[in-house]
Amino acid sequence: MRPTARKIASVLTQKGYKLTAQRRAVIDVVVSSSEHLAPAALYERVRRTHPAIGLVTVYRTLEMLSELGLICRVHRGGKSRSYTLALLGHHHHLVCSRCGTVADFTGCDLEELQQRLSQDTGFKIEGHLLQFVGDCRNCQGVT
Amino acid sequence: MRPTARKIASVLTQKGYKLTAQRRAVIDVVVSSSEHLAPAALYERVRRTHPAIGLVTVYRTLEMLSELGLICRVHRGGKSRSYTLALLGHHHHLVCSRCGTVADFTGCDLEELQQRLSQDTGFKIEGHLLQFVGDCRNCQGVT
DNA sequence: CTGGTAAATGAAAATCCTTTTCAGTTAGAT
DNA sequence: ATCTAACTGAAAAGGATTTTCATTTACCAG
Ligand SMILES: [Zn+2]
Ligand SMILES: [Zn+2]
Ligand SMILES: [Zn+2]
Ligand SMILES: [Zn+2]
Repeated sequence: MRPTARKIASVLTQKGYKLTAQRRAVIDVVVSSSEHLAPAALYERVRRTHPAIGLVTVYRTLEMLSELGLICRVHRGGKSRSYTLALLGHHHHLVCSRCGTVADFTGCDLEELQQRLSQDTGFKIEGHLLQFVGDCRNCQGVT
Repeated sequence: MRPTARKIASVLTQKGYKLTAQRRAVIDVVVSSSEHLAPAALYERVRRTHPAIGLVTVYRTLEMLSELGLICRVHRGGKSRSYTLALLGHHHHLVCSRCGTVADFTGCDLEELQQRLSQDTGFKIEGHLLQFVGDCRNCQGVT
């Protein structure tokens, strides 16, 4: 089930972060939107209700939420990052290379491979990055 | 076995690319180094033997070699990209989050998952991005 | 309720990495 | 040797993110 803004706010205070109006505003937007949003896009939305907020603060808040595991990040090569609520627990993304639409999926099932690599290389593996790239239904057939 | 500079050069001419001194220089550096190099680092090395080369040309050459599948790219979050000789065919990377060391591995075995996702989402999947992140043997235990 | 204080903010500047532009150069075909 | 499209490099533009620093604010203690 979707975390509420309230729930997220309480995590912040528990961790010793201050609960500012700006952070609330960012959290509200994240919670109420289903898309993955780039910092700039999120900034635009937040400004509707909180016109004085700075883009820097949006960056900082996203960074913080991401470190707390409350939002997750989509990696897009050189292009800008984007974030969405981490509602699924551990999951990954399928990204449309044309329009940028993101679909989530769970069940990456990489533990076995991770084991093998750990043994073969001596790396202490801490995480993985998995993403599929392709054309979404809408973008197929479009030149 | 490692592709030679000569072999790579011949691929270029076969594909209709001109074989310039600059491209030769970039290829030589790529072939003779085992690390994954960022464009800027590669530029520095190339300059030792070819001081007049421009960073832009390094970027362009790397892009070209990458598209031909002759070198492969490591993805590093927001940070700069980096490349190394593509000796393994289809493979992925294990990246040390501290020093940046990269180990290659093959056998990602994602076809089944890819099938499933394709059916579930309607995406026409064209590729995947897989990378493990951790601490390499050397960096473990270092604060 | 007051402070007091460390944390947080925002504007601007600074960094970085990468791409674009464009005028001049050159590889390689004829 | 000539020709031309491909290639090059300097500089500028672009874009995203980070740093800096003076100002403001949340929240704990009193
Ligand atoms: Zn699409
Ligand atoms: Zn996973
Ligand atoms: Zn590789
Ligand atoms: Zn390391």
